[in-house]
Formats: sequence, structure tokens, C-alpha cells
Amino acid sequence: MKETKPSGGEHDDHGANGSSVKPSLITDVASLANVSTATVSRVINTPDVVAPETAERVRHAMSKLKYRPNMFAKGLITRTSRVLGIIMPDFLGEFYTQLSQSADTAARERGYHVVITSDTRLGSADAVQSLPLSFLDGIIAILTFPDRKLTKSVLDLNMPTVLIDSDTGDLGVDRIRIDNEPGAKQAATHLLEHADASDCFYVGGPATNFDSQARAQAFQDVISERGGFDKATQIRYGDFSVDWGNEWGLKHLKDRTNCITGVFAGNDEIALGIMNAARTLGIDVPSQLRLIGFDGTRLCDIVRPTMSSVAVPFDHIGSSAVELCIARIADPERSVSTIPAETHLVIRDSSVPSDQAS
Amino acid sequence: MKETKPSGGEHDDHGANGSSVKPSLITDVASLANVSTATVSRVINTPDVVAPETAERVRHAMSKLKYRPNMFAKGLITRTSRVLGIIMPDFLGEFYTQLSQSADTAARERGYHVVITSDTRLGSADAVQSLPLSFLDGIIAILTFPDRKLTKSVLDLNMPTVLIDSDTGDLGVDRIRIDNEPGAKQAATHLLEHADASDCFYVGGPATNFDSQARAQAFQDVISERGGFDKATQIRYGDFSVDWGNEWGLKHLKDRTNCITGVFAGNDEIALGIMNAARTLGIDVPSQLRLIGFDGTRLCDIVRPTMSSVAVPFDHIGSSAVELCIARIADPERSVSTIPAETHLVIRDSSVPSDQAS
DNA sequence: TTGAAAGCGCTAACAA
DNA sequence: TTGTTAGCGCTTTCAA
Repeated sequence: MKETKPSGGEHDDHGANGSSVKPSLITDVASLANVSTATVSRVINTPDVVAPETAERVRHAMSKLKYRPNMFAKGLITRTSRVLGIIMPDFLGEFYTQLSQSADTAARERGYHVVITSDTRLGSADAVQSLPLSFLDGIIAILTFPDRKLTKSVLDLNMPTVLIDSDTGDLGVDRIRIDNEPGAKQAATHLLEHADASDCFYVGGPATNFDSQARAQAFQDVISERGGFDKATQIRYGDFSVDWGNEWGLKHLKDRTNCITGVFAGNDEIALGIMNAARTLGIDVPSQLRLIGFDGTRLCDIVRPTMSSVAVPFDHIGSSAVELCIARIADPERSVSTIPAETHLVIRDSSVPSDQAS
Repeated sequence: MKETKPSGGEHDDHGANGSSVKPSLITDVASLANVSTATVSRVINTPDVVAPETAERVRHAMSKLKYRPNMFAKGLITRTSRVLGIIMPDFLGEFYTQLSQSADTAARERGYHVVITSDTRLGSADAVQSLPLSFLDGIIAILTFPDRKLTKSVLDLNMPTVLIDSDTGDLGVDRIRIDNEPGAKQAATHLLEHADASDCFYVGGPATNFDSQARAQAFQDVISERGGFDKATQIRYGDFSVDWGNEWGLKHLKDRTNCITGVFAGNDEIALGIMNAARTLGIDVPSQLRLIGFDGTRLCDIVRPTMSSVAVPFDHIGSSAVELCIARIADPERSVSTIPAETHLVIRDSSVPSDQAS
């Protein structure tokens, strides 16, 4: 309490809009506490190496000046930010939402922050220049489409990266591999319990989507075993939307009132659309139509009848991705690994014969 | 093509895991292109000021070396990142999802990036130290609870900030003010068209939540005008969840089979819960129960019957927040403004008398 | 236990 | 149109 008055004020800010008062620097804190900047830096980064009373004096100065280290300067030296970026196609959909939440929790436990951003810009030509992604210590990218350019953009970032759910072959990158097969096979098998093989359908997302295809394949493997399978009609692709499900349902369900139809949808939203179409057509779920979705999002428990769906282990995926990413950051030389994320069928009301059929 | 070989390689990376090869620097590019670092910097930031052929040469060197400016160093000087942060309570829920999407779009158009992060850590003691938020050029915070500590934490960041939907008085900060009143009054009025005032209920979120309260107040204003209003039973608080709606419905709807009940829910999820409870109890929506939600999320069109709801203009809110934030960044001295976001009722099937009442 | 000083990679005057 | 040079705010040897 004897040096020059530093720049940061101690009285309340007038405006409270940021950036009106300029932030105090480490030098301000140093002079207020009568120490060198090195010491201030030490109480922040390696507290145990500085004398308790000195540390206390410094801490007092820091809070008095509302000192906040400049992360640009800090990062320039340490080359880390302790923030992980999650790149996803868009912010919409339960899928991404639940994944973000679990990744955030996992990151937090390990002293990292997570920020979410959409990848739309990644595909553009000047992506490399425009992306302020170099702030990040690592990247977790959810690449659902086999978009080579996008994948390459991400890989070109040349930083610790974890890919989720992409169809990319072995690019020598850590990956969380969502295994569609077990859940999809369980779903198909479940459908077959009450419906003929020829009455079962797969209504998927985009034909180019890897998951969409994998689920279709598993479905086909199970169904075709029973014979009477016609790929052209029993497997259809559209997009991952309620509208597509509704459209398919309206068109293909109306003349199926005197048999039990089994439908396995590419995701929950499509399934919901089909459920709505059935209602419109007066077809009862589950007595006339057995329906199973995919992803196991919150939607399944919200709608009535509740919807059977193949659950994707979001928590496991989110936390594994974070762990893998942090492990890679810690040791860039460690061998590449792929962590499988198994799916499994969760049966709810939309696929089991109701006791009181109407 | 005559200088020292720079560090970055031109052959493919072996591993493809980031950080194995060290990134090339501006000096590498400069020497490869036979220019000074200043010139390289110019082709990146002010291209028109450098000779076309020189620029071309530099650009070639950049792509050959996969040069990527170090944002830490750049930010240290320019003090900007062109990244805006959106802070929200959590990643869950349609509300935040749709808001993020519109903010992202708006930011993109203006050359900014948006990252989403949850605010859980903001409230903690060491928040100031642990938050790597100083990277951001601005912050958009969604503060739904009157949490003074959280609000203060955000404001203490002392950077361009826009608050959305908080109940904070005038803190001299830019704000997007969601106006619950018009929509809520329309909802209450709509309910009154077919239900007695004493048969109308508001089932809100947390009692401490500002929006929850504002909606309740508007509801009360309209309903109590008709007389026979008992606040204690007709206004109930819980949380913004499907479960709470279901719980309320199961408890309070069962002995209301011989009158038309009108329910205005605090958000769409609560409304959905109530809708499910009604179904469980065999109460028909909308003939016996007129139901209106709040937020106007995608859920409203997904469920059957489709749900009437007070729409919140997400697009407007997201883009306005981004605009306001960018304006503040551009001119820290500009006067503080509050942009209202009006809500309005969107009538769907859950609140209108069905033609064929059962 | 602390301080002095040398940068981290980049941009921005100021010259040329 | 281009180059030289001085930092941005912080961390980190190296000495003391």
C-alpha cells in the first residue's frame, strides 16, 4: 500500500458495460503487492512455491484490482487453454443436446471447459483461415456424414482430435465408434415376434448417412433371414425428420389395416412422424403398428404411447470422447484407439401388444 | 524457392493425430515466400495493400506450409477473437437449442463465431480464476433465475455483455427482454372462451423464476377479472419439467370430468406432462381439457393433439442479442438499450373445441 | 523464496 | 509497396 495507483479502479464501475474500464494487468497487481510480476504469476500457477504471507498479499491485490489474467498472453506461452471444442452439424435435436451435456460434465471434472460450435463453416473454402479454433486444446467432432472434405478440414486443424460416429476408415485418429448393429438387430428381432417378415419396414434417414445405412443393413440381415424380404419396398431412406416419417406413414400405412405392421425408424423423430401418421389414419399403435425408434432421446418418454427405441449411450460417448481427447493432449504419441459405444433396444409401449386391443 | 527449409513438412503427416508435427510460423511463411513477416501479415489482414504477385506467392507459401495464424499471439495484439460466447443454464431443452441456432446464424453473417457454454461454473467461488472466458469478444447470457451472484459474475467479467430474459433491474447493460405478458394474457383470454374462470389453472415452473412469475401474474390479471378466482389453488409452481406437469395433472385433474378445465402451463414440457396425465386419466384434450403451453418449441407440432402454446420469438431474440453484442463491441460508449421480444399465442389443437367431441 | 530479463508469434507504427 | 522494429501481457529460466 505504498506504490503508484494502478489503472484498475476500486470504486464501482459506473456503466457496467464491459470494456469501459480497462482491465488491470499483472504489473498492476505486482506493484500494489510490492512484488515482481514473476511472483504474481507464481501465486497463480504454483502457489506452494511462494511464501504464505506474500501469497496472501498478492491475492488481496488481485481481488482488489479484479485482476484477470489475459488468456491470450498466457496461451501464447503455455499453448493451452483448457478448453475443448465440440463440433456438431447443428445445434438442433435431442441427440446433440444430450451428448453436449455429458461431455460438459466429464470435462468439468477434469478441469476443462467445453464449447460447442456448429461445423457449417468448416466445409467452406476459407475455413482454415476463418476458424478461430486454434484456441482449443482439442476437438471432438461429430461427423455423421461421410463428408471427406469436412473430415479433412477437421484433421487438417492438426490438433488433438476425437471423431464420433463417423464412417471414416482408419485415419489414425481416436474415435468413438457408435455400434449400430446390436441395437438394430434387437429391434428387428423384436418386430419379428409379432409381425411377418414381409410386414416389416425400415424407414431411415439419408441414404448417404453412415448410421442410416448401418441400421438398414442390420435390419435387413435379420429380416431377410425369414424370407419374403423385398429390399426396394421394405427399406426406405429420407431424412432424419418428423416430416419424413409422417410422409412415409401417410403413404405406406393406409392400406395396412388388416395385418400387424412392424416399423423400425432411423431415429426417434422419424418414428414420431410415423406415429402421428398412424394416428391420422386411425391405425392403432401398438396393436396394429409396432414401432421402434432410434437414439432413445427424451422424446420417447414424452409421447404417448411411449416409444420403444434403440438407446445410444450418450453419457458414455460424451465422457469417453472427452477422456480420449484429454489423453491425447497429455500424450500426443500414445497409440490411437477406438472406443466402441454399443446400442441396445429399450422396449416401451409402442412395440408391445397392448392387453386391451381396441 | 531459395531459402532455408522451414519447419512444416510438405509430405503427408504420418499419424494424423494433431500436435505431432509442430505448426509453421509466420516466419516460415515469410522466408519461403521471400518477404518479411509484415508482408505475410498484410496478405492476411489487409490484402489490398500488397502487390498481387507478392500476395500470390505468400498465399502459396501459406498453403504449402499449412500455415495457421496463432490466435493467441494475434489476440494478444488485436484484443479480439471474433468469438461470442453464449452462456446458458444447461444444454438441455428445446428453448436453448433453438436460440443457439438463430444466434449462430446471425453471428455467422457478421463474421463472428458463436460458442455455447453452460454457466454452472460461473456461480462457483473461483469462477473468476477458472473461466477462460476472456477469449471472447462478447458474452450473451441467458439468466432465467434472479441469481444475483451469477449475474454479478457475468457482469464482473467486464466485457461487452447482453443479457437475455433476466429479471435484473436496470444494471446498465444491454438486454433482450422477453415480454411474457401479451402472450400470457392472450392465453388466459383464450382459455376463458370456453372455461369458467374458476376452472382455469396456471401450472408454472419454479416460483422463484422470473418468467414463471410474470406469466402467472398476467394469467391472474385476466382470470381474476371474471371473479371466482382463488390464487392458492389456481396458481401452482413446480419446475419446468414434464414430470411436474404429469404430477400436477394426476393430482388435480381426476375429479374434473364434468366440466371444461383450462390449463395454462409455464412451458411446453409442463404442458406435455399434463397432457399425458390427462390421457392416463381418460380425460380428453381438448374437449374436456383446454391446454396451452409456453415457448412454442418443436414439441408442440410433434405431439398429438398438437399443442397450443405461447410462442417466443427465438430467431428475433438470438439475432438481436448478437447484433446488440456486436454493436457494443464496436462502440463501448453507445447508450444501453433494451430490446423487447414479444410473445404471442399460437393456437393449435389442444385448446380448441374439437368438432367431434367424444 | 524472490527478482530480472528474455522471449512466445504476431501486428502496427514508422521508415524506406 | 515493403521492411524494420517495438512491443501486446504473460511465463519461465537463471541468478541472487
